[in-house]
Amino acid sequence: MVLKRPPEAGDVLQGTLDMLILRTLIMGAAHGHTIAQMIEQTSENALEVEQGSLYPALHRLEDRGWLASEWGVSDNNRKAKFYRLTARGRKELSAATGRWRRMTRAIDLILGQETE
Amino acid sequence: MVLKRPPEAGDVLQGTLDMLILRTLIMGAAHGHTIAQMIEQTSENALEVEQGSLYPALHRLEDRGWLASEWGVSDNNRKAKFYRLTARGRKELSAATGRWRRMTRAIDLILGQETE
DNA sequence: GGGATTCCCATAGTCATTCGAGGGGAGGAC
DNA sequence: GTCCTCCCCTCGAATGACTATGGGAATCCC
Repeated sequence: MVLKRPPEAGDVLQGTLDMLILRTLIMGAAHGHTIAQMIEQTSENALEVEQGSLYPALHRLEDRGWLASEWGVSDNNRKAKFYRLTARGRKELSAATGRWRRMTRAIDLILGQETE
Repeated sequence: MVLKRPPEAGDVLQGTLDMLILRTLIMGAAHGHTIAQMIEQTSENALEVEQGSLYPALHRLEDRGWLASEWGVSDNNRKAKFYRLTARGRKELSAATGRWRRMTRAIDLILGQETE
C-alpha cells in the first residue's frame, strides 16, 4: 500500500492492509478488484492498493480463517472470486482495530508534544 | 516496536520507529538507551522499544544523514553514543510526520464508516 | 575482593509484509 | 480479429521488525 500524492512518498504502515480488507468486507461480500477500488475510494484516493499486495493478503486472510471465498460472476460478467468475512474474521477485525487505535494514540502522544 | 498490554499483540506499523526516534531527538541529543526510555514514557508505556530494533534504526538513520553521533559519557558514568538531529533529519521528520498524518487520516476514513 | 546487577552498544538470523514486474484468460466494442 | 478492460495470480527483492546472543564497563552489596 502506498501513499499517493506525492507519489514519491514511499510505503508505510505494514500490517494495516489486512485490517482495511476486513473492514471493507463488513459491507458484504466482494471480489478482489472491487475491494481495492472501495479502499481507494473510501480513503478519498489517498491510498492505492497494489495487486501484488492485495492477492497475497486475501490468500493469507483466507488461510487464517478470517475470510471465506467462492467463485462467482462479477457485475461486468467476469469470473471473480468473492470473499466474505467469517465469524472469526469479524473478531479479528475488532481486535485489529483496537490495536490500531492504541498504537496511533501512543504515537500521537509522542508526536504531539510541544517543542517547548 | 511492539504493543504492550496485551503482550501477544504482535508487531505493528513497520516504519514508524524512525519517525519516533527523530521526534524524540528534537528535545536535544541523547543516547540509545535514553531514547528508548523516552519513547516508552512519553507513550505512557504503551510502546516498548526493543534493542534489536533500536540500534539498527539508529545506524540506519545515521547512514542516511538524518542523525549525527558522538561518543560521550552518560549520566550514569557509562560510555554512550550520543545522537543529535541534523538539518536533513529535521526535514525528514517533518516529511515523515506529514506522511503519517495523511496515512492515518486515510485509514480512519475507512475504519470510521458506519455499518449502516 | 568478588559476584550480581545495571547500563550501554552491537550483530546475526529469521520472519512477515509489501512492492514491482511479470503472466494469463475471458468478455465486449468496433 | 484486435484491442481494451476486467479479474486472477505468482515470483523475487527489499525493508524493517523481532528474538537471541554477545560483550564491556561501572556500581552495589556482602
